[in-house]
Amino acid sequence: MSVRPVGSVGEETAKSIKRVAVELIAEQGFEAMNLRQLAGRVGVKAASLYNYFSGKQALLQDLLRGVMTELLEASRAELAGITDPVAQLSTFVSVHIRFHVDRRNEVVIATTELRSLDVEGYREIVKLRGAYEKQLFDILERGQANGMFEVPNVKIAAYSIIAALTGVTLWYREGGELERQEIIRLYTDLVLRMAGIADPAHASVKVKRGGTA
Amino acid sequence: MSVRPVGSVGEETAKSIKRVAVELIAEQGFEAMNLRQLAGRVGVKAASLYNYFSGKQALLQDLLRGVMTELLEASRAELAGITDPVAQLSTFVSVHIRFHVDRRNEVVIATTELRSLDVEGYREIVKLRGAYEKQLFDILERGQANGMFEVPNVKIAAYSIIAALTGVTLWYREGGELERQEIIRLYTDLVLRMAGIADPAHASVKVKRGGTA
Amino acid sequence: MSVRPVGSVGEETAKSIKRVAVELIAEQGFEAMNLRQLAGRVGVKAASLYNYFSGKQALLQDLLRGVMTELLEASRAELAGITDPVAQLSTFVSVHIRFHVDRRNEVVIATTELRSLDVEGYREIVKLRGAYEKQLFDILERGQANGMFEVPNVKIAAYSIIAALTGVTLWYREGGELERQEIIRLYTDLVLRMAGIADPAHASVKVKRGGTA
Amino acid sequence: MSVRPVGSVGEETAKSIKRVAVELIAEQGFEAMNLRQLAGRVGVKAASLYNYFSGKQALLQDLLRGVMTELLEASRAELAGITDPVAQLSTFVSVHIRFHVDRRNEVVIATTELRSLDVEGYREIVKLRGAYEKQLFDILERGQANGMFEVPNVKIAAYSIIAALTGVTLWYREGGELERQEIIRLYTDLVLRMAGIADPAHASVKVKRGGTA
DNA sequence: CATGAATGAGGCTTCATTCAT
DNA sequence: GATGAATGAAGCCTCATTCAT
Repeated sequence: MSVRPVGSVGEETAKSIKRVAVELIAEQGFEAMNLRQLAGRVGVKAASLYNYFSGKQALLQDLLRGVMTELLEASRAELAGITDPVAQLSTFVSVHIRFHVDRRNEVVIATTELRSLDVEGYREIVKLRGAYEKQLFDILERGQANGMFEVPNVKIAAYSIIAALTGVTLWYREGGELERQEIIRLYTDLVLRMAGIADPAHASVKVKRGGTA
Repeated sequence: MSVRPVGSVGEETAKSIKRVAVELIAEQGFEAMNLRQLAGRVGVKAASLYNYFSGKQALLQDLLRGVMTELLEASRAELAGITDPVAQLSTFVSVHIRFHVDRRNEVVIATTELRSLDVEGYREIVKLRGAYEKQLFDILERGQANGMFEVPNVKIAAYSIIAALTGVTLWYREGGELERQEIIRLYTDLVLRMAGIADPAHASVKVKRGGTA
Repeated sequence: MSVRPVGSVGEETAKSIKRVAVELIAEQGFEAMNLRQLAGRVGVKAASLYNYFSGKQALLQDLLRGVMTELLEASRAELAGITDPVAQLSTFVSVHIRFHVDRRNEVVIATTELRSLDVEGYREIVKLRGAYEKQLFDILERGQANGMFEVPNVKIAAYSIIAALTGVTLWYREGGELERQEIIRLYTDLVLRMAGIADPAHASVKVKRGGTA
Repeated sequence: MSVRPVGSVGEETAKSIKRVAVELIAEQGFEAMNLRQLAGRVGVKAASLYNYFSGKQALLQDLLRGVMTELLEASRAELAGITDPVAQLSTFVSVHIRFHVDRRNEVVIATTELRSLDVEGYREIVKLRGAYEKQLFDILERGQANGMFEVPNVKIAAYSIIAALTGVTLWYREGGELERQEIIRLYTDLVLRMAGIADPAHASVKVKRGGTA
């Protein structure tokens, strides 16, 4: 009966809080961010924040759960149905880079601020991250098993690949020299080398190496 | 061994403070560490810390300057006199891994806690880091220039290599399965691939690529 | 019983609020009770409470005025027409115990939470309490004057009697070993002793002093 | 070596804090008291309080533990060696009144503010109170057993006696009409009646029952 | 050198209350 | 009548830092 506007004020404020919080945490770190600041940038007083979360800790956990869940889902969605390890690996690179470029801040705090979570929260997020990373482990293992990759040590390779890819957050700035497609191509190239593609020619068939990803 | 009475007590305490501070910062982050805790673990009261540093900020800056300076010097010392790009790259990997394994905590806080420095301190440490990283840039560029490497984008390659190598801090624990030498070999293998060694045979001389994991 | 549609919803809510408020205040104290909690147990949102009272303070004052007024009226009603001091005292005991057993929570907060009232409210409630207590003072004085009681110090006796009787709230729980009638009998016995009934035989007619516990 | 004054500043402050806290809590209640106020009256800033207790809760618990322990010890000390139930009861009254007159505020908050303790603290204090009260229970039971008292229901009698005696805190003010000795005499008289002394003559030896008020 | 004591600054959080819908 | 949203006021507590001893 009441004529509350669709996407009511609360919704807007809630989104605004999350957006601003991510910015601030990425800039200064979770501990250094304070709620007055957050409230100020949202255009609200600090007390009002508590209409949207139950505490500073909970806010962080909400944010991290959000990003990690979406990252996990995005990667699963894109990998679904692909069977060729090389194609899988390329796809993984593509998703990872796109996500880390598009949502840099969120993804950065998801690794940087893990330590600010309480034990319970930590476990939850690490579990999600583990599930995400496991996909790469599995890809590498399968590729290694059927001889398409040459990966002396899967663990090291997987960690290194993820670290290398995530490194994109360190230098990428919107409107920089390289376009996203080009960036993906370059990282894919790098990662395929790391996987030790036995027959580069073979890989190029699948990923049109050097072409569009 | 020797019985140096002069200044020894203070010296011990000073070292102890640095050591414990590194531990605590690595565990909890700089902002989360508090001086009472630090003092407590050192076996001293908080007020006494000020006999050893001028403030929390200064302590952090001292620590970071220390690590970064030593890292830079160690790498310069080892690279001195080497001219072959492949050998240089291998050496870089070797130094980097050794340093990051031996002094994990220090090196971790040097990247994690940069944001807690004041502007001046930030500039100083970033400059040192820049000098360290430039060595890798130069190696890659030289190798690319004389055709020994194939690196489509030096910046991306350099960042990726450093990120991949630094990843060792994420999983390495003393007494783990792999010995340091083996770890270095695996990472070297990975990095040479990333550099797109044109002639694997050449590289294999150095790293026995593809050995058992 | 009857189906009164008019205003019934609001009436129900109003009563519910008072009932729940008494519970919560008795459990935790007035300062510790908060309106969200109260609203929650009533099944309403905090803002809605203000349709039923003008503020937290006013609620407390309403509650206390209510109990004290009823206690005063109940005692006056029962004492009306009785002239014998011993009978008056027995009646006072009986009313006091019944009221304190039946409405324990209300009566408890009426003494505990006096200090949370503002000056004006405090005066009002203390005045009611004074009127209630004066009845006992008068009974004791009259009994002492005509030689039926032996009360060296009326003030002390009165305070002690009220304190002793009110103590029933400390241990009485519905469904305990003792029935209400038995409890009243025991307390009456005690109080008559405190009043130093000169002729126990007289009293024993009324209260069967010394019966089995 | 250091020449810190005996009964150093800290000692003074600590005592001052406890004294003032008891006053404030007695006046306004624990929840209503705030630490700024406390600090202000002590002549110190609020932050300094934390050099003396670990939190508001802990302060309360310290205070209550203090009073209850001392009350228990005082009563045990005075009762030690007395075997006659009448003498025991008189002694109990005497100790209780003296303690409740001399340390009114402390003893008042020990019953009023129990509810502000956390579960653990509550248990501790209630235990102490139980031990104190048990002494009276035992006295009454012994007196009843050997026929010196006539107490139909020990629990009710004990609760009533303690309530009546504690009532002294409601009206006693230093420098009032009655002297402490006289007050004790009156309350002793009252309590002996409550215990139904079978042989008043016996009791009168001790307390001159029925003397002038 | 060490430390007991104090403190200014500031952070998180709670809560009664208001008001437009 | 009910409630989502906001807020001013205030409370507890932490912490780096200072200083006299």
